[in-house]
Amino acid sequence: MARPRSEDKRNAILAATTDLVAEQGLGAATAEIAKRAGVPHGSVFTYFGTKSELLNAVYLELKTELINTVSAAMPAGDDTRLQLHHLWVSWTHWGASNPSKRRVLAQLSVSDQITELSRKAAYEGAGSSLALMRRASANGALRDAPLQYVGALVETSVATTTDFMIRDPAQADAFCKFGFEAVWRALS
Amino acid sequence: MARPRSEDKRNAILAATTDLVAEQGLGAATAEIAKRAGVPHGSVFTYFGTKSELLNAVYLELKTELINTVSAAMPAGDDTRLQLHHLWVSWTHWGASNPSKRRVLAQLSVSDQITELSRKAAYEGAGSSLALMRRASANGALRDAPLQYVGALVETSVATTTDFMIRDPAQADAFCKFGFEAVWRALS
Amino acid sequence: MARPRSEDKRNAILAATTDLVAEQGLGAATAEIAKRAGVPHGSVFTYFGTKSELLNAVYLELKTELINTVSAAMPAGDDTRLQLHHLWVSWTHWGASNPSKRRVLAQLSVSDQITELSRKAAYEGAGSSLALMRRASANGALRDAPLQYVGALVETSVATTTDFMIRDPAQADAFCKFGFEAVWRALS
Amino acid sequence: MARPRSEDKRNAILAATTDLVAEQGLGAATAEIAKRAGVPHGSVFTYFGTKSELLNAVYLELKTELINTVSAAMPAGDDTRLQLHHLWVSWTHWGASNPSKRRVLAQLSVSDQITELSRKAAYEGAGSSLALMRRASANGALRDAPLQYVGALVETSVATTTDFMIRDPAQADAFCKFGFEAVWRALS
DNA sequence: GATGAATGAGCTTTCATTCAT
DNA sequence: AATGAATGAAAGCTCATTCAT
Repeated sequence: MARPRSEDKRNAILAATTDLVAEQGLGAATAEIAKRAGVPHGSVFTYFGTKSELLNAVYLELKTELINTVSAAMPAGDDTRLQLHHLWVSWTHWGASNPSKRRVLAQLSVSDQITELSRKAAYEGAGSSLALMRRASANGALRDAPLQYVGALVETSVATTTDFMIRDPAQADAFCKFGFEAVWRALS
Repeated sequence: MARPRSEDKRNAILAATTDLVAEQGLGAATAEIAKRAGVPHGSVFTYFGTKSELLNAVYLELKTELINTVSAAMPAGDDTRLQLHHLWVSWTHWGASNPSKRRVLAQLSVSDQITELSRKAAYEGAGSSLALMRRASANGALRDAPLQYVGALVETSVATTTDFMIRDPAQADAFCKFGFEAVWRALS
Repeated sequence: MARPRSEDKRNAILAATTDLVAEQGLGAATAEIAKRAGVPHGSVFTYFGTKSELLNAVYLELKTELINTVSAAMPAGDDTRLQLHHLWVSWTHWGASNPSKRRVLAQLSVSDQITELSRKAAYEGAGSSLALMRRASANGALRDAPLQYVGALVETSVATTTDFMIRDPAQADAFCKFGFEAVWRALS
Repeated sequence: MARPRSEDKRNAILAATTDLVAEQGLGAATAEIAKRAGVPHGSVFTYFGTKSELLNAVYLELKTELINTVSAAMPAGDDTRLQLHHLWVSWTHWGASNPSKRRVLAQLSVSDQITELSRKAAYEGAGSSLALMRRASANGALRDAPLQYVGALVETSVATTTDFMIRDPAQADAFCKFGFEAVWRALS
């Protein structure tokens, strides 16, 4: 019967956190986040309990958004190279067009704030992408390597490529192409 | 400012910083670092001026140590694959046997504490390694990609591989081998 | 304000408060109390208005329970020593078997949360016990001392004795006996 | 060689803490304490580490002052009653003339902030007073009771008596006399 | 140069109470 | 009446840097 929690407020806090962490790093103050989100400081803790939980929520949200983007418009059929190309292009372009989000995800990934639970949830969400990587690498040098390792290699390659795309937008497409060819050869 | 008195103190501070940053992240307090190094708190600032300069010094020291390790015992001659293999193995093994240093380097690399100057100095120190990568990729998919991009791709592949080697030491050699084959194919 | 609906809820809140204050002191959060009582946070204020009123209610409830316990089975007749002994034994044993309640009462008694009104009400409820103490001290060193002072001396002696009984249960009966003899001599 | 810690500052913080805790209870804010002491907030933690350590230091200081007061001018010889009387009078008068300190000591004693270590140190400092109580009770009802229990009974009797002396200063001497007679009878 | 006390802005989190639903 | 989200003023404590000794 009481006032329900506001999805808008929750989203405003998540967005403000992404913004501020991109600008100031993980040390961004919760008070500042609240101000940016237009909510009272206390509300951050009503919605997320601790700063750490807030950061985990941001991590999962960004991962989910990324996964959805990459999955969208995935070509059907069995052309593995085409599909991996789609994954590569959509992934790198998501990062290049969302540099804040990309930066925050990078910071969170190496931080010790993200719990094993969050990492596992993110990993599981990426199931279909991983299955694609497995198909792509089924006959290559990594055919016997753990899928998680293959996924990690592709992910860091995406990250590196995205960085260069952001840094030198005029060559963004070239980097994207170089990266895909390199990764395709590494896997196939 | 006159030349600091004791090289020992300087090194003790650098080592303590590496230790503590590995344990607690970049937020490690300078007072704590001083205590771990067995020097007075004030000396940290006598020797390094600011915490930021201290972190840059750690970054350069670790990069230098890594470069020296990788350069040592490099096979002479013109067998590029053999040389790249040497680079790969010594690099990943350095990380796997120095997890603290590897962890600190990873944290510093993504942080905004490291100045462009430090990054450039590290890049230049890696000249011969980069030359080797250029040779290895001279006829492959990345032949027209900027050398810096090639280097970054190899570096993140090393980092990822090292993480898996540390996490699952029983399979360390397998990961090292998988990684090398993948990178070799990506380049050549 | 209309009469609150549920006596059960009221009692649940009082019991939860006793529990939590025993565990965490007077700083126990009302939200925590509500959770422990299994009622919504708001109900605490519906039933008690403020935290301070809640604490006063707990104080009075415990005092009342204590007085009832001590009065129960009081030997009739005019054997003052026997009656004081009954008071002493039932009082100390109530404390020893209800350490949480005893602890909370002690904390509330020295706090500045309890109003003069509550203290007065408690004092008046203890009328028959005080009358007994007056009889016991009618011919002793405290014959001319204010009854309230005599009561306070006995009360703190009970508290001290109870503490020792709780701390060393194997000697509980011995402490109870020592204390009674000492108090009897002080009064008579 | 660095600046030595200032005994004055330390004492100012202790005194300010006593003042404020007497006024506001143990919840007195460290920032407020610092302001009252005329030192920056941070200095409270330079000198005492945590609020809890500060409170323990206050406890020990007050206990020590009390013990010194009670020991001073203690009549020599073997007149136990005279000596106990001296103890009683100086103890109650210290409390009556230092109501703030007495109040703080009472609050600290029942709080859970005081460590076992502090309690033990205070207990040991009271050795000669306890020896006197043992002598006074050597042939009485408490002859076989643990000395610690006897001491606790006397202490709470002092506290109670002091309270009445403070509340009704015109009768202070009367309360002091009543209390002594009662305690003497309880022990002897 | 060496030392560690001094500093105060800034941090995350808690909380009693109110009030929209 | 019932509910729990909303609120913002504290709270204790940390910290890089300075500077008296």
